[in-house]
Amino acid sequence: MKAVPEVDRSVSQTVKAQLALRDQILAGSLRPGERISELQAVETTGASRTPVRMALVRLEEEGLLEAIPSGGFMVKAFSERDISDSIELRGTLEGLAARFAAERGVSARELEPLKECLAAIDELLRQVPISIEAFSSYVTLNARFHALLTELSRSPPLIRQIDRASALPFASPSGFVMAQSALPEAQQILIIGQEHHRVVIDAIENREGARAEAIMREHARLAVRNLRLALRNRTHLDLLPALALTKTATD
Amino acid sequence: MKAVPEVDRSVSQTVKAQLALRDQILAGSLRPGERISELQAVETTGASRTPVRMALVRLEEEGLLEAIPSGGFMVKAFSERDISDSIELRGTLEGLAARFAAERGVSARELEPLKECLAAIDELLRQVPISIEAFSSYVTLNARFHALLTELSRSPPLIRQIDRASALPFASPSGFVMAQSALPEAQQILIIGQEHHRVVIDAIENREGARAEAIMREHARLAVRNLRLALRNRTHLDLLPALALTKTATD
DNA sequence: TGTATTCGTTATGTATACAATAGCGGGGAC
DNA sequence: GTCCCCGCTATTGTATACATAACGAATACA
Repeated sequence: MKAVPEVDRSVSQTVKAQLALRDQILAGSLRPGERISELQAVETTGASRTPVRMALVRLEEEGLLEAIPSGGFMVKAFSERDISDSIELRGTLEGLAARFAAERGVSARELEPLKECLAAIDELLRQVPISIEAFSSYVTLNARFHALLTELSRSPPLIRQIDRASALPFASPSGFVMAQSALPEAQQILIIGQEHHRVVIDAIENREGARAEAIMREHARLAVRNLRLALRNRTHLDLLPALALTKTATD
Repeated sequence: MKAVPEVDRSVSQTVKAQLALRDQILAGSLRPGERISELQAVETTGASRTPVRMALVRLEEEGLLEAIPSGGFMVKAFSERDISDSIELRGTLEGLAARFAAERGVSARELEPLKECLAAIDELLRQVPISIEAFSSYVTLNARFHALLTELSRSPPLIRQIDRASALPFASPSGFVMAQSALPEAQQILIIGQEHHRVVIDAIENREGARAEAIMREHARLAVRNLRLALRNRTHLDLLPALALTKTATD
């Protein structure tokens, strides 16, 4: 780094490169199927080749990249079924987390942040129709709710696995909720989702593991229906460029 | 590589280092909690520092290593609950795979290899009591059965996730079956396991998704009971050195 | 004109040199 | 005698140079 001496030393070059590349993929400036040039990545991230390569390996393990047999990496492409499977997969994992939380018991104090999330989302949903900005807040709050719920399982292996499953952006139900936010059905879907959130908290409080698990899986099925709906109405799908999906990805 | 000119060029140094390090961890020559010295890894693997570091990153993402905040990696340590959670987690994932297989339908031809596995295991179980060598074959066959079953889901994201969940050696039910192979209950457990295998094939054939899923989860719960049993009777636990677990790992 | 072979360029895989930081030990002072 | 500070050493993080393999283009031959 002689051309750009002012390097941010507070975060490692590897992490910096990883975040930068992930942003590029998620923002869509790197298209699915496209080969990633290390040299180009070096230029755009500002890190040197070694940390860039480390970041590429991490992103491959994360599932965003795919190794090319002859060498190098390409942005992974996903079929519609890959995405719906990922959503259902995540829901199944979250169902297990909810069951663990219910069976192992959580204190009222631990449920407090969940309920705050719930209330904040309720507040947002009072708007009719919901503005785009509110939808954006919803996505953040919803992600927070799911992360908190996952934590309640107190199971590091499970939390780890859910984190991995959530790395794929479309695995998150709210992603597609946002993608179709202008659809009239959207708000109704969000309200149903809130109902699910309420039920899962109640089930965990009452230590009903099976019910807690069932509702999270139902929640995921709602997200899958949501996805199908969004894909039928191609509108607003371009809000999430990374989701540009290929029909023939893995079939 | 001037000191050791005869390098095996058929496989990349990175992969070679990754396999070598994983073997060392699984064989127990690197103990849980122990810091991994890059320099030492360079000596034992024969690769240079760059591929070794790549391998370390991969193994961290795989879950066998843990990053140390101040730098470097250490072998991850697991608590008893971590292990039982991992088994249940894997069972849940395999349950989903079985359900997908049942719902999406598989041809009789695709079920053939599964049935062959089943028959081969039946053959082994006819021995009373089972020899250690037969147990070893059982572990291989059982792993094959589970891998084939996973494939039937035809869901790349799910298969990928199950592979990740299986990377931790103890997440595999058969690992602990073997660990306690000398226990009188062991053979009975294997026989029950076979019954599960039979039921899941039947459920998939008849396209009963819910039943297929339920039996795989039941199968995992059997493995958890199996684990508990093995841990009570500390005998033969040293057959799997990598399983040396720490009570305070993640609590 | 089409195909095959060869050469050149480019990009990846590997090795090593350099830099920076964290941990540890010794020495000094209170 | 104990505690703190300074310096050294060892190990990690980063950068770059080198080797090798793959892709493409151009030319020659059929």
